[in-house]
Amino acid sequence: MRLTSLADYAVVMMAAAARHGGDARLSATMLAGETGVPLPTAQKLMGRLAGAGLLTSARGTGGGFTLARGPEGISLADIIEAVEGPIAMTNCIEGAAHDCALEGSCRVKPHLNVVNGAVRGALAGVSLASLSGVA
Amino acid sequence: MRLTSLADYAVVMMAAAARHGGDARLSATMLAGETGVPLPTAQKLMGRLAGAGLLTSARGTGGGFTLARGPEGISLADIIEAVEGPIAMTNCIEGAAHDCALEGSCRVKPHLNVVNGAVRGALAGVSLASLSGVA
DNA sequence: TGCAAATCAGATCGAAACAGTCCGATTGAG
DNA sequence: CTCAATCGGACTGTTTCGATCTGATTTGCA
Repeated sequence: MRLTSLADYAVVMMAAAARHGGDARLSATMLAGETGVPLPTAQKLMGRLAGAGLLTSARGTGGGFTLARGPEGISLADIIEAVEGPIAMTNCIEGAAHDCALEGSCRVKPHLNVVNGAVRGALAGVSLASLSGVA
Repeated sequence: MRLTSLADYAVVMMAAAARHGGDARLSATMLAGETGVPLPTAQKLMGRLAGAGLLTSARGTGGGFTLARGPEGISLADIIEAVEGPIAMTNCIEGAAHDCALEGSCRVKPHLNVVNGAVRGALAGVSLASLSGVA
């Protein structure tokens, strides 16, 4: 019931990126220096966020990253899912994986689906704009 | 953003225990057989739940476990905290641990406190009674 | 046109926590 | 008094996480 350090770092870095304005050039080196995240880890995170479609990447000397959408269109759930994978409290929720020993007589599962939706809603309701203080 | 298998098992076992009535004798062996959780793991879980005060334990031949409170007074948050430790999304929330590199200029932290409260509230609002179907 | 600096991207390695198992301590029954 | 049944804590293997290092790609400049 705790998000990993990687996801934590990602949230902080995305908030820092949002404070730089929507169309600024953002290198992993710069953001690492601002946030205190170790540079190699920051590189790995930026790459994963770009792969998830939250950032657009440009290679080369003048390259860097840019926010793919506006800060209002990126939620906490988006960032967490990009780094940690889909938000599912139990492994009997996310699609096909059904290795639970109960698997049908489980009377708890339907209730957990409701709880999972509530948690995910709480995370999806927080936008990057509100986190960074940028309108 | 996912609870561990141990916590998942604990929820299922507690729900099964609630269905047996509030004052029934519950051995780890019996609950393991009902829920499909491996017996040694079930023993470990029951011990941890008892240590957290959710169950009262009795040793010896006729011993076993009993729900410490009524099923209405036990929430999902209680069970998860008993197994996984305190519910805190980031390590900068739970009390004394302050090893974040930002530590003061972090503009994200206050917002995360709000989010953390929302998630915890969603979990604390679900009682064991509603999970097990027992009124 | 060729070189070089800067940047992203993938692969690799070590460490911590998790999940599971086993054995000892304690209690009640026969 | 002996034995069986149960809880309690300690141990080990495995998986995932976290961090680091090296290679591929692009632009700017001489």
